Amino acid sequence: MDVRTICLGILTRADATGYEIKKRVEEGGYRPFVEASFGAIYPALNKLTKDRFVSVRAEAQEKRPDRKIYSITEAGRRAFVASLMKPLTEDRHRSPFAFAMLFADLLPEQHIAQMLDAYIAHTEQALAQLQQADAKPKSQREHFANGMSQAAYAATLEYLRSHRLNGETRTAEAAE
Amino acid sequence: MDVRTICLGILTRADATGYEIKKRVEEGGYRPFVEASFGAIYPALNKLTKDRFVSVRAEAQEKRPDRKIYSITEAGRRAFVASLMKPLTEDRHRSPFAFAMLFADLLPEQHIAQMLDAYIAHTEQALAQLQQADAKPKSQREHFANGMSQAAYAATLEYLRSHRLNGETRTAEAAE
DNA sequence: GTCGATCTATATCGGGCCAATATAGACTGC
DNA sequence: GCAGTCTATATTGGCCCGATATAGATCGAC
Repeated sequence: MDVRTICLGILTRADATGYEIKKRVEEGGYRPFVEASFGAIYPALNKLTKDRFVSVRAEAQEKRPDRKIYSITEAGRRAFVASLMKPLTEDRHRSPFAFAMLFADLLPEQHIAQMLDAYIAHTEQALAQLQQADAKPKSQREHFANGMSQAAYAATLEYLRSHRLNGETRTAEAAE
Repeated sequence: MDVRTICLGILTRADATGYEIKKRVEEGGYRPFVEASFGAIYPALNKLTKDRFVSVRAEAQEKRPDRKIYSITEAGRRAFVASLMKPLTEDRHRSPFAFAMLFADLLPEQHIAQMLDAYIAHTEQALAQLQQADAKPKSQREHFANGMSQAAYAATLEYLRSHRLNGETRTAEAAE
């Protein structure tokens, strides 16, 4: 799922500037499955323009750089659908936290507890955001995708809460 | 969590060649939190050698290129622990599947059903592999990390099975 | 028994992407 | 009135993936 495809997908819903695309990736129903940085979006839009998959119109602004508003073309729509029809690449999950947990024996116990608390807090926050986003009326598709993420986050949280790998719990479990 | 750090972590457990590091990332208790390609591992090991964080000894082999066996140095151990003590970067989840689901309206219904089936099958397989890996005796840390992944996968599966976004279910849900 | 496939093992390259940085005016809160 | 954040574009360095190349070993199938 390269950034060009992500841009095309977002533009199938509405025209947007590069900046708006970035915002939609972060806030829309796309979180947390996709990400894209400015350093990827702007070159992607240039390439898409060259390939005639999007068109640009510049909106002049006083004392500011022009807003470049991108629209998807018919060729772009076809290319987008074609790329979704190709076998999808696998999901990727990367967790520096889980990796660090594997080396808990090399770290101070107190620091482990801190990392765990921070991770739990962060996951709670992400889940709350998803629930909040889901409260607004949405398309069935967005609800489906959002629910899938919520399910995974909720299960992770429950697991962490009941299996806290800190001093007290370790002692308690050993005593069972 | 860059590839240099991943290499250092694996080398804290045992000496290894670049090839063996790759295998351990794929098969060990590291799946599915981390990944690294050869194109990242070999340059990472060169840089680590230059920085004196690992040392190499070449094992000559007849009619084959030398096996280059890497060992972590004391400086390497210190650098590794230091990098785990720094605030960790956030987890990243990327799902081309979930992204594609958001554009279900642009795709043939039959193709959606296929993608869903493939995704479910794939997730089942990943979960089975984790369960199998967990059956062997492991350290408590590895068990903890493995369990966290299992929880997330299992919840995702359950969600997908009960919310299948295909024709029949959609009709059935609409009738409720 | 021999032929294709898979495994061990190294390495490079193009292209894609992230994080940081630069620029610059407008708006918001204190 | 000024600090911080927001809109908006863009570039750069460096990291990383996927594909590709090389090459002998081993192993199962037929």
